[in-house]
Amino acid sequence: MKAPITTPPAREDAALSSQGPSSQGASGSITLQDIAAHAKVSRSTVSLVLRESPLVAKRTREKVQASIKALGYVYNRGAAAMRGSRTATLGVVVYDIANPFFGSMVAGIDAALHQEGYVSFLANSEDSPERQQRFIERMREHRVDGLLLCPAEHTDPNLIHQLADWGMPCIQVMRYLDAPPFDYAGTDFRRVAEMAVNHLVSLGHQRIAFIGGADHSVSHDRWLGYQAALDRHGLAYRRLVRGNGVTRRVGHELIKSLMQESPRPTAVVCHNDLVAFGAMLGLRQMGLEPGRDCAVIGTDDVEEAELGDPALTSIATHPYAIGEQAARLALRRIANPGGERESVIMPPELKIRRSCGSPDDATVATPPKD
Amino acid sequence: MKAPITTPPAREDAALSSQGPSSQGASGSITLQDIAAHAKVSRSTVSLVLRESPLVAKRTREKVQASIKALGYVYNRGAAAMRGSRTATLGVVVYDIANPFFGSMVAGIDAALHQEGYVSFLANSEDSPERQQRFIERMREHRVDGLLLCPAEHTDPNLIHQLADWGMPCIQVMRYLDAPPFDYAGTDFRRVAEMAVNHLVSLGHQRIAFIGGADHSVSHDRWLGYQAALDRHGLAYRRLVRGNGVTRRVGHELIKSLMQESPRPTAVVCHNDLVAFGAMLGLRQMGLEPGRDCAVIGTDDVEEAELGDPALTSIATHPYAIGEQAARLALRRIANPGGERESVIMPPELKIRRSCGSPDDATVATPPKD
DNA sequence: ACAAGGAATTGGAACAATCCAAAACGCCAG
DNA sequence: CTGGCGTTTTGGATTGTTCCAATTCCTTGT
Repeated sequence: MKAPITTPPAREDAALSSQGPSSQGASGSITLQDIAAHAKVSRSTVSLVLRESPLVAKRTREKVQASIKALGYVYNRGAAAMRGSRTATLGVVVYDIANPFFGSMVAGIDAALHQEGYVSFLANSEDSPERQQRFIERMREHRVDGLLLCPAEHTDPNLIHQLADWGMPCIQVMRYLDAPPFDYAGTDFRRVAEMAVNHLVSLGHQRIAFIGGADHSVSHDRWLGYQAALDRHGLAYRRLVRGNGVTRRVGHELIKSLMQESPRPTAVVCHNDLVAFGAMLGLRQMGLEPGRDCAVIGTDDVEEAELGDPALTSIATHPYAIGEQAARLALRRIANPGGERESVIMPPELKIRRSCGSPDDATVATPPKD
Repeated sequence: MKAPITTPPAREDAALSSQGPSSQGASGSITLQDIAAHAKVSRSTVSLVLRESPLVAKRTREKVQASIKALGYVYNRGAAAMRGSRTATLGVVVYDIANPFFGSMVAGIDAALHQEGYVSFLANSEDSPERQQRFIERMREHRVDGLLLCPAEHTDPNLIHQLADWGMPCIQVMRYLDAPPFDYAGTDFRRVAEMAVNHLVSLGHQRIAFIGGADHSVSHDRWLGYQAALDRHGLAYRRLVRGNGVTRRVGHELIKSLMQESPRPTAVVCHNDLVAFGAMLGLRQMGLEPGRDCAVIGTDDVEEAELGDPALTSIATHPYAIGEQAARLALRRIANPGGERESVIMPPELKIRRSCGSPDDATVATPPKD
C-alpha cells in the first residue's frame, strides 16, 4: 500500500479561520427551554409542537414554530431517546458491502427507512463473527430500535435467541441461522435454482451441471433446488461442483475442468452471475461458444448481465426490493414486538437473454428429439 | 415490481414465545446505580471504571468489573453523550452505494472507524441534494461528531460554510464543492487522466480521445488533466466526448460514433472502467480488436478489470484506501476542530494489462516512427 | 351568574450518564 | 498526635427531552 500524500491547504482565504461569526456559534446550543421563553409558552408545549401533537392549538403551534425557526433550534434526539422509548435508528450488518448485490440491498433499505424518518448504522462484517459481535454490542449501547442482519459465515446460531432475550428485534436478510420461526427477508433460493433448471429443461437440455457456492444457507438452498428439480424431471445426470467461493475466477476454473469430463454437460447453472461470467470466459478460451456449445445461466441479474457478450440469461433476485421489504418488516416488528414472526420472500424472475441460445440457434442448443 | 409473498412462520417451536426467561428481560435496564450498589461503591466510581480512568485503584476496578459482568450491564451511550461532548458516531453520505467503487470506499471507512470504536450512519443520496439535506439535518439531531460527504450533484456550494457555522466537522470525499481550504480525501483526478495519456504516448499514440463524464468536480478534473497532458506532449489531436453518465452503455455508444470519424483516434481514455468495458464491447461489435485496432484505458481498476477480455489496463484509484484515509482525517479533525485544513490525496497507480496492446503486438499499436 | 365539561397548557419528576469540587483515606515526617 | 500531601472516592448539580397528573382557559347550557 502506497502512503498518501498530505498537503496543507491549497489556498488560505482571508479571515475564514475559526468558527463562522453566525448565530450562537459553538455548542451552547438552543434548548426547548429557550424556545419556550421566546414564544412565551412552557417547555411541554414546545415539546408537543415538535411531536406534532393534535393537542396544541393552531395559534400556539404557529407561534412556537416561528420561534423554532427564529432561534435555529435543533432537536436533540439523544435526549429524547433517553426519556422516550425509541431512537429512530436501526443497525444494518452485511458481510461484503463492496459487492454490488449488497450495495443495491442497502440502497433499498436506506430508501425505505428514509421515508419513515429512520436512519441506519451500517457495518461491514467481512464475514467475521467477532467483528459482527462487536458491532452488535455497540448497537445495543446506542439503543437502536432493531437490527437488520446478514449473518457472517460461521456465526453462532444461538445469536438469534440471544438477541431475542435482549429484546432486540432482528430481521435476518438473505442468509439465516438456526431453524424458524424468525423474521426473515430474502428470496427463495431453492426456487431460484429450480427455475434455472426448469428453463434449461424446457429448452431440451438433459445434462445440466451446477457450479459454485460457499458453506452457507443461500448456497445450500440452491443446491437443494438444483437436485429437487432434476428429481422432478427424472434426469439421471447430475454434477454439482461447489468450488470455493462465488467469483468469476471460480467460474472460470470450474467450467474448464467440467468440460473435459465425458460426457460433458450441455448446460450449466451458476451460483451467481459472477460465476457465470467466469464460466463464459472459460468456454471462449476453450474455443466453445456460450449459448451454442454450452448454455450458461446465472442468478441475481446484476446490471452487467444485460451488457455481457453474449448477454447473460439470469434469474433475477431483486436485491433492492429485498432491502426495502426487510426494512419495512423491521419497522413493523418494532411497532409490534410481540407479533407473529414473518418471512418476506421475493419471487425470483427469469430474464431470458442469449447465453442459453437465442431463437435463431435454438436448434443447435436442442439435442435430438428422442 | 412484483408483490412479495408473505408467509406465516414455517414452524412453531415448542414454547419459544415471548421473551426468554433470562436475566432482567425487558427494558427495565441495569444502570450505573445498580452496579454501584452491587459493588458497594458510588456511581461516579463506576463511571470512571467504564471510561478506563487511571484514577481508580486496581482492587476497586476489578470489583466493579466483576459486578458489571455479573449484572449484564449495557453502557448507555445516549445518556453519556448527553452530558459528555462526543457521541462516537459519524455520518457518511454517498450518492450511489450500489456502485462497487463506493462500496469499497465505505468498506474502508468502516474498517478505520471500527478500530477507533466509532460507528457510522450511512445515507445514499441518489444524487438528490434534498435527500442529502434531510439526512444532514438528521445527523445534526443525532449529534454526530462529524460528517463524511460525497456531495450530490448540484449541491449548493454554500453547504460547506453552513456546516462550518454549525460547528460540524465535515470531510469531503471524492467530489468537492466550492474553493479550498477544506478537508478533503480523494485522489488526484487530474493526475489520473494525465497518467493515462502519458502511458498511451509512451506506447507511441498520437491521436488520443477521451470519453465519458458528468457535471461534477471529478469529471472536470479528468478533462483538465487530459487536456494538460496533450498540451505538454504538444499533440494537436484532441477529442473530448462527454456523453451523459459513466456507464457501460455510454462507453458503448460513444466509441461507436467516435470510430466513424475521420481521422479515427488510435487510443481512448475512458472516464472509468465501466465506460471502458462498454467501449471494448463496442469495438468488438464493429469488428475491431481492443488493444490492437484501438487502445483502451480505464480508471478505477475495479475487480472486473483483471478478468475482462482483454484484461483492461487501468489507473487504480484505491477507493478502499481513500475511505480509510477519509475516516482517519475525520477523527483527527474531531480531536482538533480548529486545526489547519488538510487534503489527503491517494496517488493513482498504472496497472498495465492487455487492452493497450501486449508486448507481442506492440508493433501493431505503435504507429510508424517518423 | 355559575357549574360543567372539554380543550389547551403547564410544572415537576424521571431518564442515565458526566463533570466538578470537595471529602475521605492512607502514609509518613516532625 | 497532628499536619501535609498525594491518591481515591464521592455527592450533588447538570444535560435536554418526555411523561403524567394537575391546572387553567374557554365555551356553553341552565
